[in-house]
Amino acid sequence: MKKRVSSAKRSTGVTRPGPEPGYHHGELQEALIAASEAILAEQGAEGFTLREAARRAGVSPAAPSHHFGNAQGLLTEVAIRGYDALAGALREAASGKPGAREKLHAQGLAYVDFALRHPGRFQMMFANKRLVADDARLRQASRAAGHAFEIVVAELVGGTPKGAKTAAAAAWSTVHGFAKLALEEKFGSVKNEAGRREVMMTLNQVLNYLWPASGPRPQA
Amino acid sequence: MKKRVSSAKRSTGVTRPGPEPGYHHGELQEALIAASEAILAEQGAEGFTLREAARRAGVSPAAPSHHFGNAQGLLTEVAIRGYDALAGALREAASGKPGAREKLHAQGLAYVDFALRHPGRFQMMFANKRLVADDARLRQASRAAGHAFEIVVAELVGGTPKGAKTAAAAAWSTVHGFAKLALEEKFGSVKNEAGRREVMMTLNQVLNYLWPASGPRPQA
DNA sequence: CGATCTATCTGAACAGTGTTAAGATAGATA
DNA sequence: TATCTATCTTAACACTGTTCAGATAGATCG
Repeated sequence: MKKRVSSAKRSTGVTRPGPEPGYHHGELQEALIAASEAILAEQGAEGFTLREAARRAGVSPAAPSHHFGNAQGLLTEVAIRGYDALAGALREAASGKPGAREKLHAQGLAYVDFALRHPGRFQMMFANKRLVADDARLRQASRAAGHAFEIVVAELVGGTPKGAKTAAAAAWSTVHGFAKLALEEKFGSVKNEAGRREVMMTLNQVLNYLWPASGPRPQA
Repeated sequence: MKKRVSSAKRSTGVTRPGPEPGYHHGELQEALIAASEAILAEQGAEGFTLREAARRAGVSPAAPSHHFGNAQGLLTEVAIRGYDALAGALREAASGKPGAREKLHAQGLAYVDFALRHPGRFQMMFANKRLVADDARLRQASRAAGHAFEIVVAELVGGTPKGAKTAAAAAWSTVHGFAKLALEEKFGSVKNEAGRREVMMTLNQVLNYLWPASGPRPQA
């Protein structure tokens, strides 16, 4: 009696045109993660809903629970991948630069560039209340991203590990705060490419001010 | 036929024990704002709901719309007051300190202290998507808070206005990023007073690193 | 003083949300 | 071939924000 046409609408998902076989989806986890990232890219962090993700993956609203427990579980997986991507971008930015200061500058630019290009994902990565905050893999992924700054900064300050911790906290705080404020349009519009370019130039000045080419910064 | 006992339950609100007269509430705006701030203080930004605010004010869920349009309107008013409080805290922190560097340090500490003591309100102030982002009063209140840094920093860098803008952006970014990361527990727990104190000491080191007592910072 | 006017609030409804429980389905296993 | 088990659906629940017609009460005016 039940129509059971639901398998038909499964072909209208956002899932990439891969296998996507029979009834048992087979790749539902990946499909849900991909759908979630698509929503975050299109609508931002506030636009995400679990039902919409399920809709795009072509399954019922209850399906995700079996794989991720709840919405937090799914978003945690998305956040982990986000941290991995961010850490990769930071490593890549630093590699190839000659000195420690150049590495730090490149990392700072890469950090904010990541945030401005993937605002929804970035906001979600730092929305602890929407994630399983004590998830071990999430914590490690986050730590790895933060650690990218420590590595570069340790080279900059030739001091104790404690000094490196402080300097890394300073660097992370500055670029993170700049990214957050920029996303809230405190430095002008970042909706178009021109606005983003201007904001990135402001960031460049900030970095030059806080970590000048050499010696002291112009100061009273 | 309608019972009309609803006026009875109005006495069970969170509203301060002031007049709170007859049927027409008379101070519903203030009651809703106070209720919203209470929710933010107890449950954080994610815990706020318009219905709960109405519940605490002792009115129906539809009542707020008449005064604030929608939830964004109410939250915008809350955010404006938050910015005013923040700007006041920043001004007060700077006043009384002798030099520009001391003023900046005090402001930075006050900024993060505000964020850690009122996390829900702070998060909401910077959640543009939940506010009427282009509200004139909100924008001005936000600008005023950011301007507090410019005033102090202009005294620090004896240069052009453009240099002051850059230095203010740097200071704001650093303390804002530190506050955000601290609230997401990236520097350890901030749930109890001891954790917050430790985090504030880390902030102090960061400020000392970025704006050292005099001259250059220890650097390769 | 009494009638009308107007701002304020209620009641009820709507579409949408996350989550849960019970049952159907299909691939894997014995 | 029969059973087992992971996976997914259906249906329901308690919420949410918002809208609209109507009730209410304080203010205004004849």
